[in-house]
Amino acid sequence: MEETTTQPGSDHGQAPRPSGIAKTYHPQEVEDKWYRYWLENQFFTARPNPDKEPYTIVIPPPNVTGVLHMGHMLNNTIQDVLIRKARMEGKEACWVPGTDHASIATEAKVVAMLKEKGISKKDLSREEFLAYAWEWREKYGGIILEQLKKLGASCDWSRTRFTMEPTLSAAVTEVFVDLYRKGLIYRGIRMVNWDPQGGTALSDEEVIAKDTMAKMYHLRYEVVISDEVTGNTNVPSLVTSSPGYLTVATSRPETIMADVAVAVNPNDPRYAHLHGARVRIPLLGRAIPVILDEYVAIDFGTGALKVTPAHDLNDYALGLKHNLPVIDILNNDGTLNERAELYVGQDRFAARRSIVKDLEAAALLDKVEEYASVLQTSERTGAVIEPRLSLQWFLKMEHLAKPALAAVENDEIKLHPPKFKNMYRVWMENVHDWCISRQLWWGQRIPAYYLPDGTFVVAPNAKEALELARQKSGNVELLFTDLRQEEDVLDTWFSAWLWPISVFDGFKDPDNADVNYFYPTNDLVTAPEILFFWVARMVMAGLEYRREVPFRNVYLTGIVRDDRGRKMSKQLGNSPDPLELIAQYGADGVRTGMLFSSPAGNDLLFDIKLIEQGRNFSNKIWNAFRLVKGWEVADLTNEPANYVATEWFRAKLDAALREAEDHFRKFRLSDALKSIHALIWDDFCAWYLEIVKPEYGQPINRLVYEATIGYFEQLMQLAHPFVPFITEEIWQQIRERGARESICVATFPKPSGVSDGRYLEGADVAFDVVSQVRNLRNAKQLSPKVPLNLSRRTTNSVGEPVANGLVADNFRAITEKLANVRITETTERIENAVSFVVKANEFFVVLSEGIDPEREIADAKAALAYQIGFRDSILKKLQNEKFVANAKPDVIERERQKLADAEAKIQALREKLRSWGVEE
RNA sequence: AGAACGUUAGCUCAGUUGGUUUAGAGCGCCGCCUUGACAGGGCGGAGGUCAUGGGUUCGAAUCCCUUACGUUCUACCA
Repeated sequence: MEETTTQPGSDHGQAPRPSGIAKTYHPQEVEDKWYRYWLENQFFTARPNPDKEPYTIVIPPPNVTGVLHMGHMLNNTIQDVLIRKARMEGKEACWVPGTDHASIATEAKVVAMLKEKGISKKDLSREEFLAYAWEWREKYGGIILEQLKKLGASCDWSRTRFTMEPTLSAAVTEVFVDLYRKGLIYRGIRMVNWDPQGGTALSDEEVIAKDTMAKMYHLRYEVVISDEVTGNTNVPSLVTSSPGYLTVATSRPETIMADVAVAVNPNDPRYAHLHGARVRIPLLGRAIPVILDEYVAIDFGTGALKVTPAHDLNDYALGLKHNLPVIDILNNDGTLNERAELYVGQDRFAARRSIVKDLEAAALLDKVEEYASVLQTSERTGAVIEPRLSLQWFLKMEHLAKPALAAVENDEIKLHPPKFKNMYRVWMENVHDWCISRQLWWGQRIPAYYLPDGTFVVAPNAKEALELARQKSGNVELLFTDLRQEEDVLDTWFSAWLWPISVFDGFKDPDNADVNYFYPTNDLVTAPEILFFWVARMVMAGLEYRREVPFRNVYLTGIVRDDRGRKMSKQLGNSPDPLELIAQYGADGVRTGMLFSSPAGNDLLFDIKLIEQGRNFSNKIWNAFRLVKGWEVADLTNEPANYVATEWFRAKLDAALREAEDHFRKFRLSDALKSIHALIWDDFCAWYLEIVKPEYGQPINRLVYEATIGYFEQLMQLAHPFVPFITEEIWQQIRERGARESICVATFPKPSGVSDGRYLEGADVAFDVVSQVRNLRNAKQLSPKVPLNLSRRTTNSVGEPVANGLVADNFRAITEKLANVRITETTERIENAVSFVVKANEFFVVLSEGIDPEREIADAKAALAYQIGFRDSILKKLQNEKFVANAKPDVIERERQKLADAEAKIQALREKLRSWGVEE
């Protein structure tokens, strides 16, 4: 094996004989070698080049903590196909790799790592913690990029970026300051999504709603006679009478200590007597007012709603409206604080269990019922989100969203598949301000500096901040030490949204050659899940900072699921290890397998069978190569079969190239791959090579050999974006190559435009005849090695000549070779022979062992019935005046042709039956 | 709760402005074939009233409506 694969840049010398080439393809021995060769020769590096059209993709930066999963495999295979094709088309193809710093995930990993070492984050200073985090990142941060190389990703690695490296961080700071100065960033107390596990606020997009069965607890609030509490005597005396309790339904009994009112609908007759009354919080005993608000749904729960402004968004609004106080009973980590009075220090869920027990004991729990509810959880930590009032930084979205929506609406940016346009619009029209602050250390620290008086200034650095602070306070004596920088960092997406610009240093140096040349990028390939998180925001940033959209096309991939349709996840353990797959099936095999079943935007049901098919494709190519390389070449006179075969394949290749190009243009990569796969496997290997293949031990005509090598080469170039490794291996062996040549930078094939389409029709007929003969052999148990005589009848029953189905004998020799028959002509039917009909031609094979008349008759009858049904359906159309009047001329012409074919076939079949003595 | 998308062979999917056959592919299944490129292969075959009911049209898998089921997204009913 070793000696039969090439060494990059080496002299390959004589073509090896097939006996010297392994029977099966071993990708492991080939892939690393070529990847190294590509890197050494810098085929993937891109530099601004005024003579070339740029083609740019920025990678969706994988999480720096991540390892490669099947989603990455799909996503990056698609990107690599696009970028390799563009490179071969002579564009300056630039694929920028990198990672993002993933604040929450990374910080969590570092905290966990420290915990194992017995170190608590609380005991570390910010600087100390960050030192550990960087150390961690140095160690593990590059793993995923190394894994991408195994997949064959042709990124320009010299451009690898990281969202937290100095230049990109500076861009984040610069943008923050700019947006602040434009009045688009503000700080305020809002109800935010709080992740108690991560200890930070999240944006709306980082919250995942999960359907769950929850419990609804019906609690008894003791009704208090109003005048007892307030001296108000206007309350109807009714209230003083029993039942004495107001039942309130809640899913969160542990928050009753934060209750400030109970609300009922003023139109609810059940509670008319409670207007103006007060109730006591169970267990706690504190009296709170009953308020009236039409917001309360009469038919939900008990129609009485406890109001807890600190822990529920709606309650907060209700509280504002009714001027109610806010009692926050929770700590950052989700435990209860002193204001709760009860269960202090317990976690919210533990407190829930405790209070339910106590309520039950006090007979204040009416009942518990199950109901379907929605749980808000953290995208990163999975913790149940706590709506929480807190002081955060926000980015106003309205100004940014408007042009970003327009860009997609007017197709300046196209989403593939286009169904995502709707989704995009709905989100953009309903977008809320973006909470951009995170209570973490790993990330870009917000460049706001607090003065001793609590006010703040925003500036790109401490020096400017000090100047501003001095101006603002009028105190020129202020020192650096008087300023305190904001502790919070920015959302990771606040750096990721700048990615297409920042990777080209477009903020540091807005007029640099790279950004001017490579921006806007061309295509973005990513998952629909981050359409809003990331894609929409990149569009905003692009328009705001470059006045140009960041990309033209967004290809949304599907989700990789297992064969049962479940999302792949670590918990389920249903995800194969991508590197293991590559080791087993080769990167080419895995790439092909992934793309076989992945139309844009549709989920991919992963099946190892697909990967096997991918591997088999490589093996097929490999063996076709073994065959061709094993031929001995000689100067022979041309044979008609081979001449026609080469002309036919030229036409076939042209047609396939046009088809593939159409698929590529529409981002139907799976379809493009399938048509290339069929071209290579069926048309090239199964038909073409079988035609031109010389008899065992015989040499091949030099002209045919050259044509075949030429086709092989073109096929490799065509397939290269999908299967880069094996195509390089073969491309290098198929001809002598120079030291720095590579298929990576060879030409992507284009239709020649000089092929003759009539060869395609001829092949259809000839291959049909071949199939019929094979079928016949199969039915009669005749070996393919036994030559047969095949007679073609040239006239019909009245002696008229019929059109030659083999297209003026162009394909006669081919048919003879493939079917192992000798074709003769006859004007008469041949008795006692099996026969079949192709187009208007009846073919006969005389068999020594005789034939089965019943079988012959049955087959002919079935064929006749089909043809008559078919003919009648066409006749119906053609006899319909409205069809003839309304249909396009070419449609009618096609129908006429179909009719003529069917009529001829019917006639031939009828004659066949008649000869067997069967009249219909 | 609303919306979007989907429902075609046992499975996964094509079917691209309605007319390219009475609907295709791959996998799976069945039969036959092993020295000669490849069993990770070759040849052949079976298998579908295009979810449902209606409508538009000369003509519908394709356009419109209904129902059912599924997936996803959005949504503050405790």
